[in-house]
Amino acid sequence: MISSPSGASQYHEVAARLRDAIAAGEYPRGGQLPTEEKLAERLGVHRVTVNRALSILRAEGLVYVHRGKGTFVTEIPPIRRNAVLRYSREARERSGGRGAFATEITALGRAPRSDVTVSRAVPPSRVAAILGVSDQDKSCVRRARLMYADDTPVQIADSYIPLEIAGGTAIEDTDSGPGGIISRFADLGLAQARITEEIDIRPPSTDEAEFLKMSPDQRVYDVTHTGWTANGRAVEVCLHVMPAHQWRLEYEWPADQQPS
Amino acid sequence: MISSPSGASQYHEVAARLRDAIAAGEYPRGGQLPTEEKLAERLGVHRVTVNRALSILRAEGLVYVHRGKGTFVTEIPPIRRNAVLRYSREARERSGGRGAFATEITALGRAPRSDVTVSRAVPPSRVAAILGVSDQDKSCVRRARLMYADDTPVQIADSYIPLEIAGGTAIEDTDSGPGGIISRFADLGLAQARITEEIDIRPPSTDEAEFLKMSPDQRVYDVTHTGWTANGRAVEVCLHVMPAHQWRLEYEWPADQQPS
DNA sequence: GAGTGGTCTAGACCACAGA
DNA sequence: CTGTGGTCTAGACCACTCG
Repeated sequence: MISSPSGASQYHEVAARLRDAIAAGEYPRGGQLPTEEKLAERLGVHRVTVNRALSILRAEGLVYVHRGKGTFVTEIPPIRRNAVLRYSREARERSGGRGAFATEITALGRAPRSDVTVSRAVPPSRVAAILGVSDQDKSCVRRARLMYADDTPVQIADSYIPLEIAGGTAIEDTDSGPGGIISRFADLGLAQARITEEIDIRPPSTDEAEFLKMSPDQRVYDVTHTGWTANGRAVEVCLHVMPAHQWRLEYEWPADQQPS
Repeated sequence: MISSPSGASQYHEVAARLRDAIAAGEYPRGGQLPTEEKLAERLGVHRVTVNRALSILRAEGLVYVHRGKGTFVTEIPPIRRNAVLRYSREARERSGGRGAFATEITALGRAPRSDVTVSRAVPPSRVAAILGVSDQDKSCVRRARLMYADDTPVQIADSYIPLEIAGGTAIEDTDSGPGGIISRFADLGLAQARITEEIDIRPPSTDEAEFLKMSPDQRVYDVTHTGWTANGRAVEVCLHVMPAHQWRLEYEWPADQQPS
């Protein structure tokens, strides 16, 4: 590592080199990288420098480490989440009630799985504010979903619905029935007419990192999804948390849509 | 730093502590943190460990460093980009032709500025594929914008329009005229009927990092925006690059929109 | 036990800011 | 010139995997 052409630090240089080598196919997808010791020797730097470079590529989701075994190139292409199709009636019918998530995962040739836990819960204050309910009491039905692709955890999705709406209805059943809970809102005369989503990027919380098997240096998409009735009442807030390197988000809409 | 309750490494522990202290207002927005030496002494760790912890908070955009001066808490709230409103006719009229970006920045009490460079250029191959043009020739008009809020660089936006459409039209003028270039497409009988956006997260390229004043450990939103006519022709692709910690993305759409 | 990666301390040197 | 943060090397120790 004699030259440092771009002026960047050595560990960024090493990271860039390895990134390029992976992109060039020099280390195949799923394949193992040389040990840090070997890389250090080959590049003429200390092992700690290589380790720091690899920690960058790890944070980008380009490689992962099996501790005690070695460092490997990530092989999985990103999951595409089309937010609009997810919630369209046509897609619900086309998918035969399997749900948007199952469609997304199946599209990649992987097997979807999803665990649902329904409870009555205290909503996060941000959610309570949107729904106009108390954030002190168990004022919501919470549908907590943990989602997998081929047994790899890929998403956490927590839906909150005011107890006043969902209490005692089919929304409290684990199996949300044909067409998903969207259809249950329609059954209750509270059809969702408009959807909003807010997207943030942040590091995972400790719990999230554990479930999603992420390092604290990686990032998650934090999507706040809200369903509104035609007269502007928020009836459902869903918080989606997804590893940023695992997903690609897609949106589409008519160009001259009027804000409502 | 005797206790390591969560099992995480010391530098992650230190990062978490400082993150909490900042959230608690112990270090006010815009204020300076103690020196690394002081923090190291106070926490009973080596300065290098504190430095590594701070590099995490830097990557998150929570603090920034003036080299030689010290480390400071970031004071700026995220810029909200509502993708749908941006391109609605109503918003164009309401903003009096100032454009969506100016509206977003003004909403935060900051002063927008934008430099436009128009040229004929070779599009990136991904863009060429969407537009159905050659990626060998200068087959596109490129409108490259560099955008600032109070002289802070906040976005790079490169629009590509097939030369066949834009060549010799008002789209090649630096001043895109009333209603922006969206209105120029309508003038040409190629009104955009549908918009799609794809969102990715990645580290900045060297050039992007330099212009946006980012560290290589930070992340950008990479938004591929495409405008389609009613009969499904892609007439414009715009690549937006924004520091992820500086922006929040918002979308909204009617719940039962038919995919087109 | 040998091999892997993850981390910490220690000491050093550098670049930059400001008096 | 001093004080700030950024990085590198060096050596050490730990946790985990696998034979």
